[in-house]
Amino acid sequence: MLSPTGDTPRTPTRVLVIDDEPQIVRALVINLKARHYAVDAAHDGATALQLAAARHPDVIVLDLGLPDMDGVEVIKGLRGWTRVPILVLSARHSSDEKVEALDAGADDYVTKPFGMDELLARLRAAVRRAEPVPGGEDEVVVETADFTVDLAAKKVGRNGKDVRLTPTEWHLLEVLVRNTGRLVGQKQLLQEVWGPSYGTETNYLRVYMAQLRRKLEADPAHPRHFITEPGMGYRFER
Amino acid sequence: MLSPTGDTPRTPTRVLVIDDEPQIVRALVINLKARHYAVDAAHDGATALQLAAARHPDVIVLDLGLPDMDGVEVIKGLRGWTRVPILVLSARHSSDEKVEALDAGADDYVTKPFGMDELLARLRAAVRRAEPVPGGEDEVVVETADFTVDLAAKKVGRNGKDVRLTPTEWHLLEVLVRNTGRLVGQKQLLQEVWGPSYGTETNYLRVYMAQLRRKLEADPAHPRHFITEPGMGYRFER
DNA sequence: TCCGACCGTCAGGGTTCCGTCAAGGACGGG
DNA sequence: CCCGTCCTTGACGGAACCCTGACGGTCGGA
Repeated sequence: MLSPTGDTPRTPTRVLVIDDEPQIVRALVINLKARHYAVDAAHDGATALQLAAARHPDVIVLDLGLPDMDGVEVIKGLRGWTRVPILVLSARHSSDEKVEALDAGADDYVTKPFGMDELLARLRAAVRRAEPVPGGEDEVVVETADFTVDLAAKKVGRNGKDVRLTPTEWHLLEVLVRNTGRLVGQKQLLQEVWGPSYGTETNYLRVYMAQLRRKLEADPAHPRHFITEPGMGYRFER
Repeated sequence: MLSPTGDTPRTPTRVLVIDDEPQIVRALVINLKARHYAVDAAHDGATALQLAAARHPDVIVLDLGLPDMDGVEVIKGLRGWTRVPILVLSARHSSDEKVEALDAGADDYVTKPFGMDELLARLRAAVRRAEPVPGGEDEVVVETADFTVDLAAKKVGRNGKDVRLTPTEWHLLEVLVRNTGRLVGQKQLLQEVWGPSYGTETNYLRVYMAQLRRKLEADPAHPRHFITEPGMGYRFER
């Protein structure tokens, strides 16, 4: 079928594991890394939200029983700004708990103790769903007169050579390119790239927009593709 | 893969239930209809595939134990042409079965006997995931003989070229266009653009209406689209 | 005809916003 | 432990934008 585990992935799928029980985390991390996932782990809700914003995982495994905050609150906190798949783990078998978590925005609910094979299969299903349509309407490669952006491979080319971008530069570029032609407000840009707690630090945008332009624009002083709309935000045009 | 045929925004979610046990089907149909889903039912795999193609459901509930064909084959048959969410029902608790079904393309796996509340919650989750992004490609474009306004992209075009608007100009235009054909009072205009504490500063309106007309009207001295209603307010006509 | 109310136009000044540069700190690899 | 990369932060000049006041024009009523 479609890349279950074994094949060589372009970029490894990033998983964020949130659980306060060390042995569960260890088991998950070992199994995930063996299958070439990139794994981050957090043992409380606050760290989890922070890590999610910082690392932008492709899927999240969340234990509802956290020491610092209610698991449902973590779900809501994430859903406020991202649609990343969330797979909930819980010792509670109660139907109400499941309904609450799912309606808060979770994608799946697995009760402990769980079979590792099943969990991994559900994880694959969640990731697969979130993938862009392979041959479909979504354009994966965007070309301009000056450079090329491959959203799937996370690569940028210019004059036949690869351009090296830092993680933050790439995130910023990705958000802009995914909204080609549309104006993206500075607040939205900040929240999507730096996390939901940002919104006024427009100097970040100024610095990183300058770096993108320096690396990609033919004439960085007179940008043709990364256009500033004063007081509102930025717009990518190809 | 939503709304394959042209339909109106508020259509009920269409569910296709595939199960050979009449009592299960009945229970599902009753519960779903009570929640305003539109339900189709099939008792075997062949009928199911046919119905899925004919009715384009928004979500499918599939029992793996069918009389005529293996449930996994049904999943593969569906996945050959659609990404519609598939929620699998099964009496088998075996981990292998789950993994096989999920890797074949199922979105979720519920073992019988199941709680109706949980099933409905998982169904909601599956449907929600498939929804297009909320702020997405609405393509709200208003055209006049002289210019074009794209509300979603915050873009204004004239003679094929983009017109640059300042934040205040854009905001004013937005309010007027959202009330196309209707008179918008000066007080309302001031409050929506400048904030609730404004209401008498009509000179602001005069200045910014003039700028909009200069940028968008073919003959700013004799406006055709931004019409003044003396003593009352302004009106946008396309 | 005079007058007042209302609107359109223009230009200057204060303020906000943006691009640029550089320095300092956090982090990870050698 | 050092070094390179990346992110953050502050400062500053210049550009863009918003507010403001003044003037002239039109229209209707006294």
